[in-house]
Amino acid sequence: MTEENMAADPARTVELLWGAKEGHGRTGLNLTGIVAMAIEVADADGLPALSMRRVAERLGFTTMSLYRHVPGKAELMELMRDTVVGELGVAAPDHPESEPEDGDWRSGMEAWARAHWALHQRHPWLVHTAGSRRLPGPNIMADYDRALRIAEGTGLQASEVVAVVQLVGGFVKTAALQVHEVLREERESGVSNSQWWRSREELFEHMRPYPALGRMWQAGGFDERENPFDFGLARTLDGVELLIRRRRDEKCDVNALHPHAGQCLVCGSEWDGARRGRPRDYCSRACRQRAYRRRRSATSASAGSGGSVSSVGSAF
Amino acid sequence: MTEENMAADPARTVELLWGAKEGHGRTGLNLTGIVAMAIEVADADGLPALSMRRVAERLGFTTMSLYRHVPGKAELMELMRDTVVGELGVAAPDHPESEPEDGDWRSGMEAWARAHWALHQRHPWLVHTAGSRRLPGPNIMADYDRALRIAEGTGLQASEVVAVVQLVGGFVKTAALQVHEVLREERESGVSNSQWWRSREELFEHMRPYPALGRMWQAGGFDERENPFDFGLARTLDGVELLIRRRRDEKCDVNALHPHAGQCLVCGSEWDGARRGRPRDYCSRACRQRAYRRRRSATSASAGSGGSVSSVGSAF
DNA sequence: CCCAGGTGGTGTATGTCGTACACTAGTGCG
DNA sequence: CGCACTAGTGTACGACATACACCACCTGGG
Repeated sequence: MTEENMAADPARTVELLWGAKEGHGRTGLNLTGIVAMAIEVADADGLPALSMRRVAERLGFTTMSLYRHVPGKAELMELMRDTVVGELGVAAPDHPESEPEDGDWRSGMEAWARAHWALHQRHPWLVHTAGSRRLPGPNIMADYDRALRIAEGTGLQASEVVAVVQLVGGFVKTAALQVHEVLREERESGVSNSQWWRSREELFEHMRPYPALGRMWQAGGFDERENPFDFGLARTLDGVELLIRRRRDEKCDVNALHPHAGQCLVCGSEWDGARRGRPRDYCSRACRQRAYRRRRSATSASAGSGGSVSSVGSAF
Repeated sequence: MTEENMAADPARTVELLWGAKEGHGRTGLNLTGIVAMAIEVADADGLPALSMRRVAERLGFTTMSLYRHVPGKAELMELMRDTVVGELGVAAPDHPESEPEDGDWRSGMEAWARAHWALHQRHPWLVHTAGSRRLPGPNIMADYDRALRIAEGTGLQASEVVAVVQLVGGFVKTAALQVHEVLREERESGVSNSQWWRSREELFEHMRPYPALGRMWQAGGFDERENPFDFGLARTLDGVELLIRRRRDEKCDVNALHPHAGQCLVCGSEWDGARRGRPRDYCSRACRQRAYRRRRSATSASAGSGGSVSSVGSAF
């Protein structure tokens, strides 16, 4: 009840994730074999069907034998995560000084998102392994670093780079979730999704008084859908692009467009020029808005502002 | 194994959701009381702690007594979903002819997203009730219809309106998921998140060879984070706005800005004007880009296009 | 040779869970 | 009175993770 899916001993988990994968050729059980079989089971029958019993049976051992090699199910799943992310083939960078990605950030980010999308196709259970304290293994770390390197190309601030990666990673996860719920239920019930919804006449009885729903229905909005992944990814990246452009305009504001002398109360940058009109406190409209938000969140320090979180490597 | 969390009898579920909530004043058990207590338990102790046993105990009845009123746990959770969405207070529209939302779509969409965000704060378990075949009850239906009415204000095509609602709803869900994982683990372990990560020195040993990670770390990208919800919502809505603008420019392009005579290979629209420069195949830059994407995706027709889904009312 | 100690696999037991099934007590109606 | 129906109960089953005691084997040291 207290530590639902949490690994009890993080140090041990780190050791398992980063330790030398001892493939010492024995015939009996070993860690990599257990992880591989667990992935196989989860791929085939879904995460809820993944149990220590099943994995052990498939391997021809008893349930408890697994516990000689892995401390528990939580740790096993961490290992599964890191292993499949390894399929992306992102090796650790050669040396710590390697430069940010070349090429434009957008195509890089799109490629990163699509690679993860494909990974989620192969391993649908990935979407159900969320958690802020998932310990990143070497593969997850390398992949996350790659994402950061790509996002650095936007030229945004560090906190924004992190937020961009989190946003895009989160989007991929959501899209995968939505698609896989459909596929899972089709597989489990044996009935196609459209078929299932068509036979819900008793529901459509109640749908009369909803105007927009009816309009969308008649206009075919539910028949020929946008591909939710392509559509959402395009919008998300567009949103990031707009932020970048706006930042450029902002600097432009400071230097040329709003030439009042002074110092911005938010970002501290200075500017000068002809003094006309009312003296201003902020270098740009964006900074004024930022100050407003800051004031606002300071007074109503509401629940779930999500501040002071410092997890690393959990973009997805 | 076959029907993990699926209601066995959809018709019965619809009846429960849409049926007259008989509050006939009896002293014993009734549906609304069970649902209310289940919500209370889930709010307090999380979804994994929600069991038929616990709900029954809290109500002072035996486990099996619940099954006289609700067919099973899956149906109970559908009822919980619809009940809490009812807190948003979106009544069913008065008559089927009611107009699309007035006001601009953006502030409406933002308000809708923030209302759902607040709802997810109150009921964190909502994020774990996904599924393409969740049967919408009256409250969910009313709320979804409202979202569609707002999104109609964008002037986009019907399929795009649906996709926008799905995108924004999915974003809220992801953001809530990310935040609540942090809060849950803090609550369960009694250790704050930043504290927990700080004591993972054995992990930071391995973090040396990742360049971008180090740069972000030094630049403070992990210390003072963007608020992931505000940041993501702004980017997502920006992305939608850009789509709208692009649609406008498209029409504009055809009629005035690019007056070369010809017919667009993508949208088929015609234009004419002074013939100067190289003859062009597309009416606008947007259409040229669209053609490029189409060519690109046609060659690498990857798995999981996710088409032909026709679920209704599952924006989140 | 014996024997201590480590390693790897096993068997049993505990406490969860959802829910099938058979049961009882109360109620209304002919 | 008998009958059917309803609401609540109790027991039981098979799933689950895993704690704990146990045993078979190997290795090295005396």
